[in-house]
Amino acid sequence: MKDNNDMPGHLARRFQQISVAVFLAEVEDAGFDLTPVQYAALATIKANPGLDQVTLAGLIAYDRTTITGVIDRLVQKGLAERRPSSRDRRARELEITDEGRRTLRKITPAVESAQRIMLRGLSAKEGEELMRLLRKAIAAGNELSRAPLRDAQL
Amino acid sequence: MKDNNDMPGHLARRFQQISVAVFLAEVEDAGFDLTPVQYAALATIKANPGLDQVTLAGLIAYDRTTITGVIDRLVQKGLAERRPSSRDRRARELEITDEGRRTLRKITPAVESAQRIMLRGLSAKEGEELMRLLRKAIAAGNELSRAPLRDAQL
DNA sequence: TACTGATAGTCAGCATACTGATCAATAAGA
DNA sequence: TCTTATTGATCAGTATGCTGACTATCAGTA
Repeated sequence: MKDNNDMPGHLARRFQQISVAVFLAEVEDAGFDLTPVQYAALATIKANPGLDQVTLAGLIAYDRTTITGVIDRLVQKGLAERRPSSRDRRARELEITDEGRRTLRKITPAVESAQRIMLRGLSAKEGEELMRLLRKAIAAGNELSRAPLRDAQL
Repeated sequence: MKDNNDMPGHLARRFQQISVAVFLAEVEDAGFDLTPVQYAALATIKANPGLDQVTLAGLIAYDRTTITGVIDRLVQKGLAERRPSSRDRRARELEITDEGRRTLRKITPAVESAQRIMLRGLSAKEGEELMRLLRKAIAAGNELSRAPLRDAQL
């Protein structure tokens, strides 16, 4: 009988479960209310001002139908803006607000602390190796999910 | 600027995303309709007949509020049964049905195939190392999520 | 230019996950 | 034994994620 602990899928789920819990706890301790998904979206909007939702989805490997709700909540919190694109009337251009910029800046230490805590059982070398192996497995499986990672077309 | 690819949390999410997609695709190809979560729950019920929902949750590290819905769906599909415990009138005892047993048996090749596909970018040695590091990181962070892994109290 | 196919965004519906609350029942203590 | 704390299960509410469908728009082509 194969144990759960021999199933990469089970280990993936568990590691992700812990990493989300750690992220939320650190961010809340810092006095903010932002999910990992919202953080990644906001940071990516800041790094790519004016990008549309499909491009954003590709850059962080979210499904496009998930993005809609995430942006809704960022807009509702006053951290991002969504406005119609002038070049393509189907598309919406995304911008970070000053409030969003402030939040990102203040929240960064908590986010970095969370990344350390997730790996606290591993040595520095092991942590690097884990990330390398995850990147490699992810690269090989990129096209297998509905929401693969995509470079921006600029 | 720290890249997403340097964030273990982001890599965890992405690996989990791919592993769920692979699992569902393999299982559907085999002609079944069972999620990773439902599979883990069903296999654990089979291995521990008559266990209650809290024990099940602990064995696979699910939140107890999530288990309710998962069992609902297993029962609705005729794969498991939920009946009041004779020893503790608060608790429900879980049993796998014959249909559930049959499903588990027939679905196993697809599940194992899925585990291989998730790691297809890695050598056998790298796959082992990835699982070892995940297990180690998970063990250190076990208590950090609301749904830690727990041994059965038997 | 009219048609066809592809694309951006949204929506309904379903399945995890979590927070925090509630209810019933049990266990532990004074 | 009476009281109190704890526990098993569920529920309401919220946030990912996905499938599949739909509208509006755009792009390529006959």
